[in-house]
Amino acid sequence: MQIEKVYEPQRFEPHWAEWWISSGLFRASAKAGGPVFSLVIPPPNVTGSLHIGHMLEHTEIDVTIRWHRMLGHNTLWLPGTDHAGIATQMVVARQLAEKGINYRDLGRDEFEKRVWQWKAESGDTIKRQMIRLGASCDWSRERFTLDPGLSRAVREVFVRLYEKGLIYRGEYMVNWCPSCRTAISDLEVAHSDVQGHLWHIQYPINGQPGRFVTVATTRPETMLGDTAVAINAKDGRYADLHGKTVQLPLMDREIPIILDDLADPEFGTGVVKVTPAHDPNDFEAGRRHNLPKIQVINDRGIMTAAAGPYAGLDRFEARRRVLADLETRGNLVKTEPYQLSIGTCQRCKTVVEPLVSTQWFVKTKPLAEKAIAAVESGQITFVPASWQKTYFEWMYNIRDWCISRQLWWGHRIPAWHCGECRDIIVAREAPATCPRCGSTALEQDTDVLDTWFSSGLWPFSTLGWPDQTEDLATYYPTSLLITGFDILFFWVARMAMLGIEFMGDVPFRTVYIHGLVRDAERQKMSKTRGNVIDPLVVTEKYGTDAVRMALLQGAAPGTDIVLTEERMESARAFANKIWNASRFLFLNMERSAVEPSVPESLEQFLPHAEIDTLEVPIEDRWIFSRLNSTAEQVNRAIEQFRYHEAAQLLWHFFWHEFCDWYLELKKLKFREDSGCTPGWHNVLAAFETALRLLHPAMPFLTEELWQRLATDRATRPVSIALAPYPQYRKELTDYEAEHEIELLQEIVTLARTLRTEARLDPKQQLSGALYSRNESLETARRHAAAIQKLANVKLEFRAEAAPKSDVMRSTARFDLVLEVPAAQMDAQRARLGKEIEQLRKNIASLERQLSDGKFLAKAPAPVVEGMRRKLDDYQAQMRKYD
RNA sequence: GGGCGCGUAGCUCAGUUGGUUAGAGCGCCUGCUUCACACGCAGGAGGUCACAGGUUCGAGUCCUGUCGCGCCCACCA
Repeated sequence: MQIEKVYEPQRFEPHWAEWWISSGLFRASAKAGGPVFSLVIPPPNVTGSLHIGHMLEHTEIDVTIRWHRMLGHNTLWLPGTDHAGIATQMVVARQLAEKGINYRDLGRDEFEKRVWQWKAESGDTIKRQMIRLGASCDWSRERFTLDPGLSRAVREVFVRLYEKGLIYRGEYMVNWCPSCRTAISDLEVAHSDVQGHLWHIQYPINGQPGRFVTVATTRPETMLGDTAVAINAKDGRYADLHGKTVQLPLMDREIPIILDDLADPEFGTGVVKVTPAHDPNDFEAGRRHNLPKIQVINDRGIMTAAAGPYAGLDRFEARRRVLADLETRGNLVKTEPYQLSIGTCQRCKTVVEPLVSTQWFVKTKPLAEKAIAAVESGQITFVPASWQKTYFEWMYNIRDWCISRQLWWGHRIPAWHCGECRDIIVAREAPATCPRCGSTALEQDTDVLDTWFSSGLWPFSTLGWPDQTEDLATYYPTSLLITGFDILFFWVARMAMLGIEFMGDVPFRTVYIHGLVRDAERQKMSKTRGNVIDPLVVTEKYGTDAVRMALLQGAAPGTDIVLTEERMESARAFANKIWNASRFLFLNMERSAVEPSVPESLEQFLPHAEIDTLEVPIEDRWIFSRLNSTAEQVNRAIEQFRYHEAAQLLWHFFWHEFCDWYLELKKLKFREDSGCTPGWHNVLAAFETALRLLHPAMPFLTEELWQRLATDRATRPVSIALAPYPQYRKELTDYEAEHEIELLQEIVTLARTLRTEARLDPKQQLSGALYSRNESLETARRHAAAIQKLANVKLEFRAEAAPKSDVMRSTARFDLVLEVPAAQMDAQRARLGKEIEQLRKNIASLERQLSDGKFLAKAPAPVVEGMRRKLDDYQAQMRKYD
């Protein structure tokens, strides 16, 4: 069997587009703001989990459901067919935008044509992927190529919420993106602080020539739409102005002075301009006072005809002109620098314009109350628990959710407008006639739903709801949701609200929040920053397993994942280490004409006795005991979502126990001249078990090696993924063996240290003696050959006190003396001095504590006991050096 | 304006209920082309755990404050 010296992931690992699917354990997704990695590892013991990804270019596939069912995880991976369809159109729109074309300007037919064209030309990535993987997606259907099942669920939910009065439609102020030309929800507005100005403008008071009120504003262009000026009724300074009017500069319009709490006497001049059509606060004030709304900025951010001479100007250009004109007229009395927060569209970064328009809203309070209760009562728990607070904070302060979008993709709102009587019909299917006037002139609302509306239904809509399907009964509620905190509100909270509302039960029991992946500078990865680590590139370079391992190592709960190429490099080294360990085994098996094969039973084995000695070799007992302990700890770590700990444990076991010691010890027996039977059974059993333990962390490498081991496939699972995950077994714990090997390790390490310190040639064999007056002597004697090989030291074993010597090193159990040339003695002496110094410090510290009455009275017995033992050890060592 | 989190070795980070001498990877130093692996082996240096108080027999860990950094939420002109 030929195995290359260096592990080449490309040869064994499927391409990126598939590996997160086939492994089912990791995904890297491209999101609107730039690629964001998510780490997803369904623990082997999980009874069900839920994971959905929103992606533009790539989509989660329902074949993974099958895969996970096969694994027996009951893990549920939901298909993103809806979003695949939507994504296709978004991709095209984005490509158009890059060429400076707004998709709307093409007209609907032309846009649709382009979408189809792109699908054909681009090789139809999404569709191809989905078809290959057996996903169901009807591409000929509807304008938006949506999954029909999902659309049905969306309509059902919409209608039911509407009938309950939880969906309403009305004219309100919404966040409007002039570039996307749609309303967006509060959550989709990103706020950022910018350095702006506060402009003070004088409005002349009618009937009192020469008198003015001064208003302050950060957005002077909106003054063109002012329909009032507000003062606070309690503000004594302006008592004489009640009932008066002012003349709006530039527009020469008479507008009233109103009394409203909108004006804060403490702020600025205490007078505030009121623009009901362009500011949320002013909008409310306008309602209170029945003020007209004059829209001076349109849906594209261009000044309307109502803006008089400024009509047709871009809103920012209009601001400059307005200011210049005010300046000329002497109305601009003061300009001061001012820090303000502006809202931008999360998707396109355009400054959001508050506009009045008619939109659909979800009344969220009643839904949120139940979702809060579910977390308070512990039906849903967060890991780490601290996220609960963030969740509550948002839920308690939740505001109604604007769900309509004036986009061309998404689920269309199931509402029809009657052309005759203007009635609105909300229905599951398109009505033939208007129920009120009987007209057939019905037209469906052109708005589509916020994508998060349908996303919020996924835990049950993808399982066939509203039908009572078997899937629904089996998988709802799921046990675990794994996601990033960046979509806690967008998605997690909404799934909770809608799931409880429509299913009467929570959609998931546990929400595991992992960190976002950051680059070496702790920056969130984003395309604009240019710091994106492209999964395609790095998996090509280091291998999927290495990238995955690197992520695992950084996946401490509650912290972000810092992903660096250095870490991936070292993970690649680890993969190679395992590869080479197996290579070593295979080469030796070949030499001794052993067929590679895993032991007959994967779980019910114990280390076997060798035929010639009828004994189980001590190193076999030891490695099984260590493996067992590692399995126990890894299982516990995974259970508690402490993946970084699991990675650390696996790494240490494989590299520093299995390779550094176990294989080195076995090597002695593999040598042709050793005269030993290598005892392949135990070696292979240990290696095979260790591979299974490592499999969730490095699926491809372990699968590849496992397949090479499992030659008798008839009696094996077809994949290592289907083999049982190693569990703790009491009978494998062997303290005796662990103590014995520890002693061996201690002697070897000490001898190596002495050698290096004396600056001796590693190839030169040293001689020396081991002194001990306890059972360690016999134990060590049994390993004389191993010690000689591993430390290149030939020892004598003496049951007597060691002679005083500068080249002696002592432990509590034994003393080691090596024969060192006189020339190297100085280094040894200096070294010994340092060690004695450290020992003295430790003894002093322990003695101080152990003589402290308060400590002895209050500290728990095991702690005191441990310190006493340690002190005894130190003192015993010290006596030898004195 | 509210809320959350972080500051531990040169770098990136662990450190589960407070308990002996604070760990890992990378980097660094020394020596090794040892027949699985130089993506390797052996050994080593390096930390007053941001700062100041407090609680405690005992604090990286708990409390208070200060400084520095980050994130989320928020309709104040």
